This record gives sequence, structure tokens and C-alpha cells, in this order.
Amino acid sequence: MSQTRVRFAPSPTGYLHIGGARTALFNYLLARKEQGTFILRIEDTDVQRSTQQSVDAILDAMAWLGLSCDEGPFYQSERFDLYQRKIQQLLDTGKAYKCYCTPEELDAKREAARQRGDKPCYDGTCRDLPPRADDGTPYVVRFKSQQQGRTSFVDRIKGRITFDNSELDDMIIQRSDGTPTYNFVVVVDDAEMGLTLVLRGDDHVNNTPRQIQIYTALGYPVPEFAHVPMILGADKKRLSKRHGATSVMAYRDMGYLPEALVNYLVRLGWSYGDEEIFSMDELVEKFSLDNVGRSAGVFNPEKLLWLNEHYIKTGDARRLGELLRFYLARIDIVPAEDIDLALVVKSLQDRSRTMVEMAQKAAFYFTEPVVHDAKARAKFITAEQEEIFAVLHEELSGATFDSDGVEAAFKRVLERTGLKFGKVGQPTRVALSGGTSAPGIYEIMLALGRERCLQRIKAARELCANG
RNA sequence: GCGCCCAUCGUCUAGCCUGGCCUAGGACACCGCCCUUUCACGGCGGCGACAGGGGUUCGAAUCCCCUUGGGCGUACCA
Repeated sequence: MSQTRVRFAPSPTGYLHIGGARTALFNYLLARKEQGTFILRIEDTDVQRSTQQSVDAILDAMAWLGLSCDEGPFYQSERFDLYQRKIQQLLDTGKAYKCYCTPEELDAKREAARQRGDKPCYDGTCRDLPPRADDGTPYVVRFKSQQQGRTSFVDRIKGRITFDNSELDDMIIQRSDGTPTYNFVVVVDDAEMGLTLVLRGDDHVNNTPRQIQIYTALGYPVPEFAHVPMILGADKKRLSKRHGATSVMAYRDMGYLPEALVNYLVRLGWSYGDEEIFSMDELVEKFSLDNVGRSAGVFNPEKLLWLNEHYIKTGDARRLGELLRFYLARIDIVPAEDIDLALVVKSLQDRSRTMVEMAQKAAFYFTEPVVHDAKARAKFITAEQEEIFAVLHEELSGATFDSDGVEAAFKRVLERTGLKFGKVGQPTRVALSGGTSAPGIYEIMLALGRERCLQRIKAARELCANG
């Protein structure tokens, strides 16, 4: 195990979204590649907005994607004592101070600054106040930031980034209710958990200089940073619900395979030459921050769909069969015991872009009696086809039910009736599946098995007779 | 407004660091042809980009500057 320690630190105020999933994935990949440690930390300092439900949703989504952590989940809400001590330490060393300005005053000052066209920074009213006995007046604790000079760091993705310290105001590290704020706890935790690299979203670059100052004030070593670009919608705006689903689990519900989402997400912002398809194992081997791009990427649902199609096409039929059960259940279908789901999957793998689609297309296998599409029936189940069904029934009765066997039986039907493939194939398809658009007829026969085939052909034949 | 970041086909990207191999490669989507028992799959081909302007250089997608465009931040959210 190497020294590399990274983390994913979501705040449980909703489900795991696409952007968060990619950040988690990159961290996970790095940890695995370097045989380091992947830590999961739940950032729930905002007690109001955090819910256990969200925590569970995030955990579920990570498990589904296959992103297992080595340590955690840790909950910041359980570490308030630690933060408290660190804040006191800062207060004691004069690196933080109590601020008695009210939210209303702050808002007014901010607004005034905006009016003047100035940067709306805290003006430092309480910065140099003499120590004051605690008389119950509410206060927040502010970090006394460096005002001279510059703070700069080398981002592993973006290169050197420099901020003028005059840009940084004294931010609040403890609210008036005594709870610590994000920018403070993130530093304490990242340091206490021994992170060697902080890999997170682009939206945090602006927080980095102030965080670096806190590391220094607290005497912690500063880790490396890597800021991954945002994911945008087609309109180049930050990805949100109006761009479609942003929840990872929504993709599972829509019939996406986790490996497809993982593959898509990793390629959005990272590349490895011209390669497009990567298994998790390959990613662990090939992933590197060196090939992560610096610019934001647009989420492209169609490419994700293509990848999903690919993984369905090449996936193990038995595994997909088990997954299919889940999607079948969602449309109230409980597969019959005697039908091998792997055969069903094999017949549909090249025809389904999502598992939801596969379940829909698979429905006919499990529906008794078969519901015939009206147009298809009018055209292919008429008096004209009665003989076909009769002969087919006979041949299938004696056929061996393997792929050579059913094919041979079908060929004999062609010989006996003197008809061409198409003339017999379509009626057969309709009789067996109910429609004209379905898997190959041999595949259907094998999945259905002899009894069901004979039953369905017989039913079709009866329909012919009845007009 | 101010600050930080970014900029190659519609989209994801290769190439950029270490200028010439780039008449800019791959993938998705789209279009066409082929294959074909339906629907699909597949195969082949096509369309399509270095944001603009200045430099530096024998030579720039690659280096520098400006402009433009976009993203992020600017909370007692994270």
C-alpha cells in the first residue's frame, strides 16, 4: 500500500449526481492505481439540509457504480469536537477572531460594495476589536487571513494558480450557532485524514487559497490539489435537472449498466489515445491525471447510450439475465421458471440499447397467451397461413431443440410447403412473438422451448381457422 | 463589477509541454451504400474543427500578447 490517500466528500443534500460520480470515480481510480487509500467522508455540517436519506442514496449509487472505499464513511457531524478544538487553537493564537456583525449589517455592506462596484468582501470591522467578555451577544468566528502577498499552488490538472491575498477576506469558520463551516472543516479533515491529494470539482479552485492559509495557520502540511473541470449541459450551462436526469441511480432505472456510465464518465475529461472502451480494471491500470483535460465538458447522452449498447451487446448473458429480472419486475412481469433468461438475453442483446428496452422487447416471451399485433395478425395469421402452421407444428414436434435442430426443422417446412423463407418466416415470427419486429426465429424457438412453441403455433393456427 | 479558470469537427477528444511527421487523427450523432428471415447488429464510405486578430519563426493547432466567448467563485451552502 502506497502513501497515496484521496477522498470523495459529498454533502448529503440530495442524490449522487453525474458530476459527483465522476469526481468519486477519479479519486477511486487514482487510489486503486497507486494502491493507496480511498476515503469516503460525508460533509454534513449543514445540519438543516443534510438527510440520512441522501446519505443512503449516495452510498447506494457508489455501490452500484462499484466504487468501494477503504475508509469511512466518516461523518463530519460526529467530529464537531475536533473542529471546536481547532477553532479554539486559532482563536488562542490570534489567527481567528470573533465577529459581532449581524447578518443584516453584512448584507447591507455587501450590497453597498456591489453598488460601488467593489468586490463584496468583509470589511474587517471586528478584526482588531479588543478581546471582549462573552456577554451572550451572538458572534461568528472569522479566520484572519493574510492580506499581503499572494497565495499560489500548483494544480495537478491546471498548473500553477495564483491569487492575490487582497482578494481574500476574513471568512467565517464558525457560525453563530457554534457549528463550523465547510471551508474550515474540509481543511481540518483533509489534514487529519492524511490526504496526499485533494481531487475535487473545478468549482473549488477559488476556495483553495483560503484553505491553504488555514492549513498553514493550523500547522498542517498542504496536500496537492487537482481540480477536475465541470460537466455542462448541451447549452454549456452547468448540468442540471432541466438537461435530463442528473442522478446516477436514475440511469440505472432507465436501463443503463454501471460499466457504461463509468466508461462514459471517465472519458468525459480524460482520454487514452484513441481508445473508447475501458473496463474498470483497464482504467485502474491506465488512468492518470496527466491525461485529464483542463476544460469543461458537455454531457452527451447519446454517447452514453452508445456505450450502454456496447456493454449490453458484449455483456455476459447470464449476468444480464439476472439484471433483466429486475427490469421485468418493473413492468410487472415475473419470468416463467422454464425459460432460460440467458437465452432471452442472447436473442435481444443486439437489439437493445438499454435494459428497459430489453425488458419491453422480452415481454412476449412471458406473456400467455401471446397478444398479436393487429396489423401483423391481419397480414400473417390468415387462412393462407393455416397450412404453414400445420406443417410447422408437425416438424417442430419431432425436432431436436438446439440451434441445428430447429433450423433443420424449419428448412423442412420450406421444402414441404415449397415457400420461400420470407413467406414462412414472418408468419412464424408473428405466431411466436406476436409481432413482426422480433429476434431471429430460431433464437425465439430455443428460448421458448418446444412446448411453448407448439402451443403458440397451435393458437395461431386456430386463429387462422376462425378467420 | 471584480477575481480565477478555460477555448481543436454539433458533442467527447488525439495532437500542444519538447513548433515541421497535421492536405489535423479517433469516437458519438447524422447521411449514403452493402449485408440481411422482420427488427436490429455489422461492414464500407461521406459530412464536419485548430474562436478572431496581432506577433515570434524559414515554418505555429502547437510559443507570446490582445480581443471575443464560455465556466466557476464572490453565503452564518458545500
